[in-house]
Amino acid sequence: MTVMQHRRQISHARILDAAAEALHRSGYAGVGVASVMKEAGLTHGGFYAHFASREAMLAAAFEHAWARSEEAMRTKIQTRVAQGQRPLRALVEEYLSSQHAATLDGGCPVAALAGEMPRQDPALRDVSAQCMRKLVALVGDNLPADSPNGAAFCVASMLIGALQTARALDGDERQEVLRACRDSVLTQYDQAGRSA
Amino acid sequence: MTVMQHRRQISHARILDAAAEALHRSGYAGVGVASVMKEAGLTHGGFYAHFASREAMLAAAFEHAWARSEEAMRTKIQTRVAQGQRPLRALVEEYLSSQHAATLDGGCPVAALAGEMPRQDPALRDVSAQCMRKLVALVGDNLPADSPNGAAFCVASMLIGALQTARALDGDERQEVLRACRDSVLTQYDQAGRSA
DNA sequence: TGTACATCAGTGAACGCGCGTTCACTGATGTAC
DNA sequence: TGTACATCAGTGAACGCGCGTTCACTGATGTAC
Repeated sequence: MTVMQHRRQISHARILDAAAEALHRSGYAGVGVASVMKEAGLTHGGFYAHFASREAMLAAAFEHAWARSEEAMRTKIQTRVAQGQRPLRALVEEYLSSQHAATLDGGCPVAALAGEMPRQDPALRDVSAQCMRKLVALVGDNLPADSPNGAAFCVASMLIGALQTARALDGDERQEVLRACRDSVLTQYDQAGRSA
Repeated sequence: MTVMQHRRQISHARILDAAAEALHRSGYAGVGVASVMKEAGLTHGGFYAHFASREAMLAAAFEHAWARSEEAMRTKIQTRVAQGQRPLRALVEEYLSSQHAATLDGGCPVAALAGEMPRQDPALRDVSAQCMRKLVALVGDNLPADSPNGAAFCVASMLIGALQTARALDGDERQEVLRACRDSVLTQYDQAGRSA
């Protein structure tokens, strides 16, 4: 690879990182071409050498954000499982941790953006929906094998709703939401098949 | 009341209605002063005779949207209860109905905007959080009397998450999310105290 | 009751600003001979 | 190896546009006498 191609790749990655962070922090509407380029250490004029449009960047940034989030999540789950936790408990305690709720410019992009997905243009909505399905699949991978049909949808919905509800509130209320929702999911689904 | 005062009230109500609808359809960021005034049949210049700022309108519009939504929800629940349904089932079947999921410019504003609440300015965030608490209270009012602590938080989170997840998906997937989440909530909470 | 003035809801032009996008240009890197 | 030209990532000014907000004005309504 030539030096120029290498530099291009670095710039592209920086733009994607900046866009993914802005997406978390400000939502779809809050991601501006100029601010992303500035955050990436470039001037805004060069943007269209990297993406066809702002919307194309948003789609790529969402997938990038999801990929980073999923990798981090799976690693944390593996660590907990290696320590003897069951997979669903590991997922739920990570996803509904105080730390995840307190992080506004990082964490799961699906939870941060789910409510805005239906309002996006078709291409961006499709990418978003695909990431939503990937979150459901991640949940499914960590459910007990004999969970009922639709359990992954339920648990994913609960995780998204609980994180948003917690983030909309403060202090004790926030902690109470997280605790109650963790308990609720684990009570209902971590014991699946126990009595079977 | 004079004719002028009456006309002013009508205009004010029209602006609030238009803003509430725009809030649902486009999120906080998508509500513009000009478009709201046009929707209300007025010119944008007169806006500041009704609200101190765009943000003040958003706060008032959120409360207005919630009040309308809550009233509609309580009425529908009452109808179902009068027909013999238990309150929680009535709430869940209304909230997680296909119709509620299909309506983008109406329905519960808390579910539509929960994910964006943490990003708003303090005053608007406070109003939003207050409406979030009112949704939790509405859920609490329809839970069995001996539900565990935090049950209202859990069910409210589930309703919000399920509606958003359903709306982010289409067709069969959407219906499956709604069905699975309705069943999940009712299995866990509608039978509370049954074995006690 | 009639007239003259005050009030006030709403109008429409204007403001400064930041947006997404375009484009002529720069200067470093790559390539052909 | 050295030179001349081509390529290309990035720069920075400019565009048309819509935003939130301001303000002088209009014309209907209200009030004082």
